[in-house]
Amino acid sequence: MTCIEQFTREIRQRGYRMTPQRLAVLQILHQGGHFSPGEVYEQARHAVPGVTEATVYRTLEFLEERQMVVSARARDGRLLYELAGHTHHHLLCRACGRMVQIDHALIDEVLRQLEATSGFRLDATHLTFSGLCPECQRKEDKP
Amino acid sequence: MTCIEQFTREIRQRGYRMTPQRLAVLQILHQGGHFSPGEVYEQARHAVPGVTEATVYRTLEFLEERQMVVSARARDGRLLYELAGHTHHHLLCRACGRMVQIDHALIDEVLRQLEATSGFRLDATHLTFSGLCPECQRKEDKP
DNA sequence: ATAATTGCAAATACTTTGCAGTACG
DNA sequence: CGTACTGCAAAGTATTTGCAATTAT
Repeated sequence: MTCIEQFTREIRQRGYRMTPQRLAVLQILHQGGHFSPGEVYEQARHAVPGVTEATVYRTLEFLEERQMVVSARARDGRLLYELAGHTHHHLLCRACGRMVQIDHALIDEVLRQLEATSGFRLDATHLTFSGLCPECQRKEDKP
Repeated sequence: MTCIEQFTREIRQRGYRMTPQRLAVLQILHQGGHFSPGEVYEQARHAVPGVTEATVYRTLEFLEERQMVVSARARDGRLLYELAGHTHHHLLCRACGRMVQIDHALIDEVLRQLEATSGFRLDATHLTFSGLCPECQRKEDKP
């Protein structure tokens, strides 16, 4: 059973409906990566002519409430969505925008320590640290 | 010399002007804590009648470009500003909004490791991890 | 059939911009 | 006095909402 079929089954089991709009949004997110509502809309309008921004916003919200997608706020204010269930962390270069994945063993160890000392239960399935990548450091140091 | 006098001097030395509007914004941020542009505006309008949102936005941007304030994007999308030069990290409870400071020795160690393995130079003067505080965990576990 | 879901259109909130007048140094 | 800066008003962008029509089950 494909990933999308599983989502369909899960949505129906919970008493909701699988619509072309929801399917399209799930397929878009299933490509992998992060998408803002605007980006999802841009793609969705090709798959489902006539779909509106309002529907995309409502669909993403719906899917997030049911834990099928997660969102994170980007530095520029955009809310980025991706399929849930996949813990990973990034480094983001603030100059060129390059993103690299980082080993999450390193992070997870610290998160566990933080949880132990604070009593908090942390979300942190998707952290982003911003900085300057090696290349942009060179450009900035010798302008 | 007070902190505010130092800012005044620095601004003038760089060829800019210290205006009542800039002074008010600096004094507001000097209270400590984080403020969104809207919050800064609400306070500034009492200190400087007639000040506009546009001026507040421009002032915060101006001060950030000159490294006198730093901003961070909150989970809800608001851009929060504070005076620069003060490294610290928070845990934020996503249910009740409580914020607690955390020991940054723990974080800084990981940041150094990340920088070493990635070659990035990280900003990270102000990280926020979100999660559930102990109290809200109890409420959520037994509803 | 019927309740969930969507499209439409308007409202809201936030942020940015051009320009003419003001005031800091 | 000259230019940096501000106020005003308007535009731009992102997101949300009410409601009637549609559609998945």
